[in-house]
Amino acid sequence: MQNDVQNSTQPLTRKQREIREREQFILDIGQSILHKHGYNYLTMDKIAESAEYSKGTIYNHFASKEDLVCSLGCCSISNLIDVFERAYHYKGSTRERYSAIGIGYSLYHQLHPMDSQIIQTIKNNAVREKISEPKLAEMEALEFKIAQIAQSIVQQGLDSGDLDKKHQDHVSTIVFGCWSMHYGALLLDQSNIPLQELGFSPVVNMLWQNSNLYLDGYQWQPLSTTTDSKKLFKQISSALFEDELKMLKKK
Amino acid sequence: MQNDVQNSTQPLTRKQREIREREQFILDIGQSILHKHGYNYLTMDKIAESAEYSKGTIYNHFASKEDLVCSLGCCSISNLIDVFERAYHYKGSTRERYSAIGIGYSLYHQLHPMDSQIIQTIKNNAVREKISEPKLAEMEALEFKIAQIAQSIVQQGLDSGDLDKKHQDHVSTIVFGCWSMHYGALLLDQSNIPLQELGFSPVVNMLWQNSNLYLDGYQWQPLSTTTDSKKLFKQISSALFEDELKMLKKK
DNA sequence: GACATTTTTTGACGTTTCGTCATATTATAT
DNA sequence: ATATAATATGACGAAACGTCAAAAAATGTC
Repeated sequence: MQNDVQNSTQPLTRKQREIREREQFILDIGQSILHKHGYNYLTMDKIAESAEYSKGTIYNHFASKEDLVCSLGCCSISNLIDVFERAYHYKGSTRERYSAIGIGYSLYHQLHPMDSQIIQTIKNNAVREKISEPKLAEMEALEFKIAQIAQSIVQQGLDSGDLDKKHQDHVSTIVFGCWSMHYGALLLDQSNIPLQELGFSPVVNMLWQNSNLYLDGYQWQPLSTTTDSKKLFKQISSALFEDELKMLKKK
Repeated sequence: MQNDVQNSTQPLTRKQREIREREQFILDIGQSILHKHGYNYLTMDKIAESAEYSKGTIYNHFASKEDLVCSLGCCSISNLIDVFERAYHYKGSTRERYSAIGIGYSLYHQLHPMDSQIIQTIKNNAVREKISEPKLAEMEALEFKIAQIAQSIVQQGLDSGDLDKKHQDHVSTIVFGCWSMHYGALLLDQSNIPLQELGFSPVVNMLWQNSNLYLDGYQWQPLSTTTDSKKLFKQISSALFEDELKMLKKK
């Protein structure tokens, strides 16, 4: 696996920088094939051809096709961490900041549906089995980090009194609730199930309403029933995710 | 595709019955391979060998490997419909009956994790693309049916006054909320993510608590805060899913 | 700068699996 | 008993993965 430098803190040699750059280059090509032609068209041969390297070289960077796709998934999670961190630093109540995470997640999903598909793919056990141990560890580290951000906002909700102390043992349950709700909703959205025909209205709206009522269930102040939640959605998204909104409108 | 009889209402000829039986036989073999050796080991050749038919014959029944797996998914959804119908007929408040659906879903997932993986797999776009039109339609019909059961309980909640009339336009949103929360939670559970290490406690408990608080958010009476919800969980699951519980304990 | 050694790249090759189709076999109709 | 239609078969071609011996490039030594 070429030269593994992930955990070293020494400065990178020229060689190592080159390897990293090429790795990114290959990943970019993978992503571009994915965007242009979809997952089924992505093969190691096509990547090699498009990158103008031999297949063996690609395999020097990624132990398997699944590892490569997992690396793409890691990029997506890193992007999401960026989104979460923006939400974390939003100037507002703890509940608003927590909601901001959800909004960011929804927007990211709408903007990069292929990323969601990648994440869905690597979460599938049959695929996961083929991912190498270190690559999985890399992804888990990122997932840990992203979960931490959410948990710390909940904790601050408790500390500030916005969220009643009786829920102090439920921090991870609250995070898990929102995570699973969002994850499930966006997967359902993404999977071409004709939700409209089943009688469902647009997904992001439903998700926003549902997650609000869910947090109301925990009595996290201020309740959505005492706020103009439509206005809040617009406020948060334009304050934090202006670029993303612009790009969405372009579509 | 052999003789397609799905929609005809005429009685089946002997021939057609034989074909149906063999189709089920093949599916059983597929399922058994899946259980014994996992998804990656499942190939059309293995199925053919194990069923003692030639590959061509298997392909006379299923247009592709994905179609076969989708058929297995349809079986799972049918089983779930059975579970949902039991919940529907539970003697209890509308809210309890709706909760019973969630409990049944959780139990089914714990009892048949491979089924959940199948469903996850066929929801993945890359796989879905390869499923034939009629097979997809078959699955969508089942999904419609299962969504109907949930929606009708919510509707009855509205009619009975357990659920406030102000939510009468949100029937599908409520169903979608629970669906996505459960779907997401169980996928996360199933996908080997080390949730414990991330700081999460066992999934089904969290899910039960979260879905209760979510429905509390909608003020669906009686609220979980006014009930012993732990007791209710036991009550419902032993009343409706005794067999399943027994099998779970055996594991 | 010439030569030796190590590292990296290459692409032909083996393997697996999917899905097809001409041929063989079986069932049905006359 | 024979002709015709339906079905089953498995050898085959194609696509993709991943490997590895040999070639090429980079690095080190004198």
